[in-house]
Amino acid sequence: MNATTIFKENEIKKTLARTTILDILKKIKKPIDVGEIIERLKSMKIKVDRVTVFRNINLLVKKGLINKVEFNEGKYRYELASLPHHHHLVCTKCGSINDIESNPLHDQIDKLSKTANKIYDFKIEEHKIEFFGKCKTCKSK
Amino acid sequence: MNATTIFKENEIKKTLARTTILDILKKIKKPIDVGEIIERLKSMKIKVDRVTVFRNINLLVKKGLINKVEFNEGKYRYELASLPHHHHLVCTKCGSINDIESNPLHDQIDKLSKTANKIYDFKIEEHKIEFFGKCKTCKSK
DNA sequence: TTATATGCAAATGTTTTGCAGACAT
DNA sequence: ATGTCTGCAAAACATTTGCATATAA
Repeated sequence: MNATTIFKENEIKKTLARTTILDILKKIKKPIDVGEIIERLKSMKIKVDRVTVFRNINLLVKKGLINKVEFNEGKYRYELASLPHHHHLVCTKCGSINDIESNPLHDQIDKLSKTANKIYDFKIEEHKIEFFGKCKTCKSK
Repeated sequence: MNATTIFKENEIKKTLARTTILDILKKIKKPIDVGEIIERLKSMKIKVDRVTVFRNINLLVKKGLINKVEFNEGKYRYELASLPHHHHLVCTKCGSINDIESNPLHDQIDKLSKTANKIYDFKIEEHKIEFFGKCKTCKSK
């Protein structure tokens, strides 16, 4: 789906900043922070204020187009919401992030959701699972 | 185990601030942020600077006595490390936090760790699992 | 006594807010 | 034309650092 349609459907105006930010997230396919979004805008020679980036990502999160994630860094990262459901392998040494599917895990999570509902009377709507450890490169050092 | 022994074993000095912060976390048994720690110190008429609280929690984290957790709030929360292994049910409406055990989940996580190791050559050392949804009270509103 | 802990002030990093002017529709 | 978007300046938070003084062992 192209940007024009996406923005029209979500009733937000199409602007260069907005389109480019979404494009960057579409290309990178990994959770990146605002600093990295700005760097990429810069290298594309597109001048956008830091505040505008924040306002746009917040809007995109609200519209459900992107997701906000945290990896114990004291800041947020953002990634496209339309990516297939997955979790992350975060290297605690070099900071590299890899995606991992985990369908078997989700069968258990479904069961757990039912348990939570029964025992705690809590309705699970979302879950966040991140793994931390050492990536291929850092493991062998 | 009492504070004196804990601090001695970890080779850190026993101070009022340190002892009280650990006591607060022992009592509350839920992840709380630095703001709440300070409020509790205040209501106990114990005057401790915000910076001292940060320095102490960082030390306690480093010593493995407490754990740092995140719930998409843009800040950290801390809880006693000696609590039995568990995950959290975070209400996205009122912010209440409940613990949930999940032993069946961990069997799957063990399997997943092996898979990650094999396929991605990634060594999982830690994992973070949080559930978000609506608690009993908020569900019915 | 001596290394460590604390308080205060100041700095850093991330994210938000207010407001006037610019732009998309 | 009008409501929305943007840039700039300034503020709000969470967290950290430097340094002189105070305190635990």
